Amino acid sequence: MLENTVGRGGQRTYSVRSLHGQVVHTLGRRIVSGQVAEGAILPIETELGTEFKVSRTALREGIKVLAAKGLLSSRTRTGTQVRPRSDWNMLDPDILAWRLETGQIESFVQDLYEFRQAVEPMAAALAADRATDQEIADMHVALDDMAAAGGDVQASIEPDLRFHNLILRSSRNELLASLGSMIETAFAFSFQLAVHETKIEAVDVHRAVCEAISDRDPIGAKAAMVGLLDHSCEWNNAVLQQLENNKAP
Amino acid sequence: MLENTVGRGGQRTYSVRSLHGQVVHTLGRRIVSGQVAEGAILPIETELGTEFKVSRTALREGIKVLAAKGLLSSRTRTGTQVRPRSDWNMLDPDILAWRLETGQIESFVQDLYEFRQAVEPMAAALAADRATDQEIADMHVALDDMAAAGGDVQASIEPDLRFHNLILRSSRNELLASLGSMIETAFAFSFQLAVHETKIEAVDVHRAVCEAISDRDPIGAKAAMVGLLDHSCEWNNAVLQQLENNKAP
DNA sequence: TTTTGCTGGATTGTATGATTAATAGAAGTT
DNA sequence: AACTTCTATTAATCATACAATCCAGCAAAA
Repeated sequence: MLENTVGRGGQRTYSVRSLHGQVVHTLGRRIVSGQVAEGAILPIETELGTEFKVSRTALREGIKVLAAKGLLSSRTRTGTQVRPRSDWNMLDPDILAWRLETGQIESFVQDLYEFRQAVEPMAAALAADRATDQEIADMHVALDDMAAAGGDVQASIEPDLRFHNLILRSSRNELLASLGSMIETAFAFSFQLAVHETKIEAVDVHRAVCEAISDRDPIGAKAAMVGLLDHSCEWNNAVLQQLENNKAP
Repeated sequence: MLENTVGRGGQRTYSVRSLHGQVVHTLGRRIVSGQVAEGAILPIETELGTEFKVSRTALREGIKVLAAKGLLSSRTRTGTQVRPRSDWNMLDPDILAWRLETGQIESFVQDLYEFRQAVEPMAAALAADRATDQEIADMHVALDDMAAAGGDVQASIEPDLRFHNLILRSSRNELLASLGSMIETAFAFSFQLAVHETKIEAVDVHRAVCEAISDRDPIGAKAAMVGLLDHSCEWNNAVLQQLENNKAP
């Protein structure tokens, strides 16, 4: 297993090489996984510092990062407290990744698909209006790369991700474009499944979206994207089910 | 003007009272506003520290917070650099607020409405399936409070925001629920407009959504929410236009 | 000329200890 | 019961020192 599987180079906002980065990573995972409960008060800084074997300086920098993501809040005399889950910025790329690494996969993946089902069809519709010719050409390239990957699911993931990111960016909406990291997390999940089956029809579903955007047809692009996500979700669930069955007996 | 207008108590992830919090605020605004360009290298820490009149420790904590939001990245020898805009986490509550405070309002508000148009109808549909009776009751209360506010637009904003937040949370999707802070920013914008006109039909549009959810009708709830947002967007644009006209002559 | 290797210096990263400021909670007062 | 005062605890801040990194520029080698 590689050192850095999740996200496969997906941009973290911290470096695991630095000490305070390690604090962010391990403490963040503990909180997101529920190992440290909401509302819990962390040990005082000196104590936590010795546990992590870092100075107070490095520890505090890590705590400030987690506070920036809504996970913690510090107050004099009271100490540092885990904020209620409803305050967490669930759309933060790091938190998404930690949830995937530690959380209950099923409910998280469901949340993820519902969200994508809300957001990507809109992005596709906007892209049909606003994508540049270059971007549309890039989409076709991504599609060709997917097709070229053929049966190799692992190889097809990269161009697949590239395709979805292109659509988000082509929407010319910076809020939608920021969701690229979320899509990446979703694909990291698929990557973890490590399935090697072919899914020939997947390319066709993608091509439908691409054609609608090429035709500058927002309605069609939106509908095609809904279909794509439905298809992808069903396939994911089927794989999960199969893994479940293999585990059971 | 109040000290703390934007978001009206909207939860920041940092405290402006602390020194490092001030660093986050002013430096964050500088970056988001473009006053410090993408790719620019900040002055070295000691220098920045003297400018902000804080120690290196406090400065670094601020920098780490901004790095956590995707705005900065630090490397030894190279210095601290403003990351490309495409890496910013545009859905971060603080960045949203800073954009509203400093940015080109029109394009930002357009982005915001497009995003809400993608996300809130889905949330309404899910809420129609999943909201508890208590939550539906709370929606009715929020609606009544809106109606009670009558012509006073400023007074109607709070229950309005409460209504939208209720729907997001009732969707039982933590990713959608996290968008509450985004909606809050959108309402902070309306609040800034400081208009005192009545908008009687607004309550009716909201009631349509509420009724559909009460009837456990996802399709209807979705459609009603689309209508609500269209209406709200049009009204906002009309107000903006009017302000523009008042400014011109 | 190109490549490789080395070294100095600039910048962030980390550590430590001391000091300050805020405040929760206890104790006392009205 | 409400209000004030005190005190101990904790985060917040500062100043300083040292370590690790890594770029640039130069030098040696091919």
